[in-house]
Amino acid sequence: MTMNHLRMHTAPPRSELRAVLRKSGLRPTRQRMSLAEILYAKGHRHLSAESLHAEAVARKVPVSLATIYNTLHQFTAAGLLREVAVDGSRTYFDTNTSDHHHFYVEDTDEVLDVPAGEIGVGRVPAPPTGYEISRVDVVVRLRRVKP
Amino acid sequence: MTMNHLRMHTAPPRSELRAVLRKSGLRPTRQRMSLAEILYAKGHRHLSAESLHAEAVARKVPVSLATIYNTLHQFTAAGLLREVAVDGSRTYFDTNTSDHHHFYVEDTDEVLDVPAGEIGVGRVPAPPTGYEISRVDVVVRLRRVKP
DNA sequence: CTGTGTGCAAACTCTTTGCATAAGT
DNA sequence: ACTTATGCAAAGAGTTTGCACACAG
Repeated sequence: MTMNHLRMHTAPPRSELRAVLRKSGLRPTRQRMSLAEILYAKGHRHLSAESLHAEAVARKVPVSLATIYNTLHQFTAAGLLREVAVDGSRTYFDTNTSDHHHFYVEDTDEVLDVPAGEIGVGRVPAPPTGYEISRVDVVVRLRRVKP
Repeated sequence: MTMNHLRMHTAPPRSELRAVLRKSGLRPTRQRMSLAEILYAKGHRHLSAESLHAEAVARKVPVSLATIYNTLHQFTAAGLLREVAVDGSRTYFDTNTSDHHHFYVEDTDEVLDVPAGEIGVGRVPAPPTGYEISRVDVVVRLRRVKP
């Protein structure tokens, strides 16, 4: 089970966050609890380490960037987050771990979910011998329309 | 026109490379000629700045990494190469500029073309208002099968 | 000649790591 | 207490930049 049932527009209670962390073998430390709260308080989000750090600092949660990276990777390993590779340099994390695809706004580096059902990969190619498909990622790159 | 007609298994003559560079507004310098020769000598290729540099050095073409990056970006702007964003950190360039998708081998960071026609994006979602679709990238991530 | 291209080294960004200190159970 | 997390600062990887010298037209 993932944190799917927490994806709503009300902040999940701390007790529930605590239980989820425990189940994942992660000790519910101050930082992890605070970060989980930020992550799951407002539905689906796409964020970078940098932006999560900024948000934590803004909420007066004292946490270092190193811990942000640790936490994001631990949450990803635990299946609470999904890593999204939309474009070079920056790594994005998505609180929506279900199977879905993304829009990527080239001008602003924003990542958006493609609404479910609005896209479909026709036929998936047979992988070369010796390999199996791990995942199919579709990124619809957007450009701002010039008026 | 791109360098499409050069994509064969025989190295294109230098005169032709020279003409293509000229047409793109790029002066056919030693380094650019040598790099173009390496890029287009053996059909389609996917390479990183690092790997092109290594190959150039191996062929005793004296070129700095900075020039490799400059050249790759200039070639991309000229439409001779396409930038492929398969996964974080590394940037890949593809000598195949036509519309196609990629396999990405997670274990080895290799990039392969998905044979044309073997994949199709069913329906493309409508972009949010104010945006237009610049490109749809599909990356089929592969994992080596454990024996 | 005149302007563009190149090499070098340093700067930069994002991410990871090592180790002493702090916090959880 | 005993173990795991955290913070800090430093190291890494990949990429970009600034400027003097070299080369193409």
